[in-house]
Amino acid sequence: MKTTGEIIREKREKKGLLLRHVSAQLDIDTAILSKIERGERKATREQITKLADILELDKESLLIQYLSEKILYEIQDEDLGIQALKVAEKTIKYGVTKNK
Amino acid sequence: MKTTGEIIREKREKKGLLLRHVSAQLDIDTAILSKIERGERKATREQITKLADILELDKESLLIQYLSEKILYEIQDEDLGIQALKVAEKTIKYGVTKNK
DNA sequence: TTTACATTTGACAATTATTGTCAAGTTAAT
DNA sequence: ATTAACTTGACAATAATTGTCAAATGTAAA
Repeated sequence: MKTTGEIIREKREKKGLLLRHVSAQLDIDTAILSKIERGERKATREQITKLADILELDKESLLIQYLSEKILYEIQDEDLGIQALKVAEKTIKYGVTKNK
Repeated sequence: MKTTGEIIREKREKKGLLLRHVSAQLDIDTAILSKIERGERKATREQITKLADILELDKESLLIQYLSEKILYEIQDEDLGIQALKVAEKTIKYGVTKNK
């Protein structure tokens, strides 16, 4: 499966846009967008939705990919990561969030 | 399923330990431990393993619960959270982490 | 080949989030 | 009423994230 960065870079290039075009719209330096595309930095959630707009990418799929990477980042090099994921899934399916 | 905080509080009380006893061993103020137990603050990973030692709790289960709460925190009030979880799970099962 | 432009890199600054202290406020049992 | 345990909230310290900038590197056309 393609990473968020790969999805963004591929679509940007397909549209013939330069880093400076897109980063200007995001109001950040080209350096950051470069890093985001190469997976060296994470985007913010806001940047992801803006990118979906700018590049005409499906917002939901992009967000799902982005969020899944955030999750994986949390459990990187945790032996118990998979088990934690399963518990999280059960919890969310069961009763959503616990309210006082 | 019990939250990390509930597990900790219940076991601490079962052992007859006061907040100040345990928080001293963790080298933090009682206020923080109080908040951790009530779910108002997240513990650090290190605090979790220390708490497992101090309270003689199973380290793995406590960590799994703790990590799953961190994951759920990341996707709280995200409509696409469940889907992101599933993608994360597939990814982790597939090839672990991507190496250049 | 050098000029021109796009991208990358890395040091560092700004900003934001997390983790902590402290002191005053509750609660509950005498 | 006193005392001890716990809670609360304002704020300080620390750490992580997000950003800028300038120099370095790649790339291709003239």
